Amino acid sequence: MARQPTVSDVALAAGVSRQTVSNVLNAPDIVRTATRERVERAISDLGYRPHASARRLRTRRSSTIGIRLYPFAGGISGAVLDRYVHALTENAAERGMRILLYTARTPDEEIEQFRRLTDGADVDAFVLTSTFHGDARTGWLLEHDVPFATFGRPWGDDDLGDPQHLWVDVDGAAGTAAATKHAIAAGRRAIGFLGWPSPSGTGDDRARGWARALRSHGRSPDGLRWAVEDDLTAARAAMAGVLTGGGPGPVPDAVVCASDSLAVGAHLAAMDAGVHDLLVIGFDNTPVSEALGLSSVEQRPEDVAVGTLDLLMGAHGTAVDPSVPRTGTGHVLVEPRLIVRE
Amino acid sequence: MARQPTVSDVALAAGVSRQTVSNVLNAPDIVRTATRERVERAISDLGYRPHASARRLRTRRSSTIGIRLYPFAGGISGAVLDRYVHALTENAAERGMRILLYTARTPDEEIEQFRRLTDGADVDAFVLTSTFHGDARTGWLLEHDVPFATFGRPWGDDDLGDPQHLWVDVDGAAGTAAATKHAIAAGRRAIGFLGWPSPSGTGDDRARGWARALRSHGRSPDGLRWAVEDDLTAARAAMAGVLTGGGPGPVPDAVVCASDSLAVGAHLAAMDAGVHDLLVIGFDNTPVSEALGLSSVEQRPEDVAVGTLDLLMGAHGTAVDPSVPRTGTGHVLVEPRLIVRE
DNA sequence: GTCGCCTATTTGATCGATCAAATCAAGGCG
DNA sequence: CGCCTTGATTTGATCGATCAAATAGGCGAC
Repeated sequence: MARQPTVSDVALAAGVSRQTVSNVLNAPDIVRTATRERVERAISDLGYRPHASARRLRTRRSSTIGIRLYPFAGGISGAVLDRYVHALTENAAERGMRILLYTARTPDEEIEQFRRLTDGADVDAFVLTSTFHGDARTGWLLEHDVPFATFGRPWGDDDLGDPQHLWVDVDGAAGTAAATKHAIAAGRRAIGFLGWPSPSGTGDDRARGWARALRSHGRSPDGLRWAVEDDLTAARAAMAGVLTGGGPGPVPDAVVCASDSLAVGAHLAAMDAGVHDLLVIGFDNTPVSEALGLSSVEQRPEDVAVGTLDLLMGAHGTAVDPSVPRTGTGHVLVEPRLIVRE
Repeated sequence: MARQPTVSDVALAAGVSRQTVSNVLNAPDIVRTATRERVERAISDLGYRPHASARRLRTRRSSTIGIRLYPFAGGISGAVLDRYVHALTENAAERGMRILLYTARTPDEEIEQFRRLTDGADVDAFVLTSTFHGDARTGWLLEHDVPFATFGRPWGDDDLGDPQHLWVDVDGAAGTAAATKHAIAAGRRAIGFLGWPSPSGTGDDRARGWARALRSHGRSPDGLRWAVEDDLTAARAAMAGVLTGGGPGPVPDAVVCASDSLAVGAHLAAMDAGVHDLLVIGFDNTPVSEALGLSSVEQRPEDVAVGTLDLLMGAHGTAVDPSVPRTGTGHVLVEPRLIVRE
């Protein structure tokens, strides 16, 4: 038989109707055991596999999640997203879902992609990975009843509690707090924080964790916080000044950083200055920090991926069904983990 | 109207039949201009978009290409593949194709995925990214008439000329030759090569480029070639011995490497040994070499992606159609580019 | 005038599955 | 015995598009 077998072929072989075959696949519990076993044998004998497009046409569901692939930034931090996408693909497959990629250069272009993919019933839901304040994309998706979840909190506080907006995020403050405590335990006396300029939702959160950890040990964070754009060279230059005592504040013997880019910059600045015992802790645990033997806070992209799917499909769901009322808080906060090196 | 408009709605609005609407979309040249314009107006008035699954069911084509996402290796070299996947997604979108991800832990698991995705008419073709000698996957795909292309030459020579097997690859020898010539031009006298143990298709190819460049300048490669597994620590250890003069050969003042992992290892070994003028050139131009300011051979993943689609769909094709006879040689060899830093 | 030919358009069938409603069989109970 | 309920299975319609074949209309040739 050249043609792939269909439900009808299976039905014929098993001596039942099409619908019963369909039931064996989609609602096995309503089929009598004897019948079900007969159908299952026919399925495996014929090597039958459901035709995904036909099913999608009828059910108006695609079992597919769309995710945007960002242009290669040329930098370091893409690695977290790549791990996330991989974990998402793997876990989605276990639940019978697939991941479809798309690209866009601007938010408007992305909304245009939303249109294309939802109108064609190509995807059931979207995962957004970099949301920002006043993001038009989440508005569009809510308005058109398209399920979605974001990796990253909606930092506009109005949306934070909105149970309609599902989000997963990493508890950045907990991560930097753990890093800071590690530095304290290692006997460091002046523990600084190298972060990004305020306001930055993620960046300020990470700074808070560091400050809180210091205070809870009776220390003051004053004068030990520096901010530069997320760029290796900028970080290197800024830390060069700090380490040679050129700045107003004290000279640190440890630096907790908001990203691995900054950490590598700090590390190189220390090398430049001949300082060999500066404890540098990065964030994201990218290959670069691994290569240089720097400790780093690991975001656990795998756990974030599982959390994302739990939100979209329910903890044990196997489909994205917007009509099922949501249970739980509508968000997941993943505890990061400090990877200690050297 | 809550429901998305269909061809029938458009047909009604434009006063034509369903099929004419379909023709406007798929074969505009056979529709009279006046009619076409009327239909096009109705399409945009109603905001009609074709239902992808319905079309796929009927045409038995999905306009989708499957690509495997590899488990996060924890290393450095994943970056090239990530850039490649991104470029593939972007270029595929321009041709009306989509990229679907899947994962697998073993070749057998991957073949199982081939089955699932082709039987369900989920994908039209596959792109394989890491082929090896005697790969069962290509055999399965050929046997089942599933179109595919590989990023990477089939190193088993029997397949190299087989026009059935489409492949794109980067001319690694040209890349290492360019790196070697750069070192010669920079006045280096003892230019070594740090690569992987033989036999390795890709690795031996890269070594050849280095040796050839040296010989064409009247120099001998003897005693300047070292081989370790693709691992930073192993490279660092190996080069430590070489740089301190502990080895049998001469001490190099430049090292061309088969990968950025090796290059970073060599660079760190030089730092350890207090050697500050060792010229290290990597391969893959990953964020790590960028961060450390090392020169590196860039694989041009974007060009590789374009080449892949050209092979699968024809230079200007917009669909994967196995019935169209193949033109050209069936493979593309991309010339890499040396990125010079510092 | 009408026959054939070409082009533009329409009609009916079909792709492979699921939905909704109908049918059938087996008990339970007054 | 007859009626109702429950559970298992079947039947006919449908999702939205394209394919293949049929039809209508215009034009030139005989």
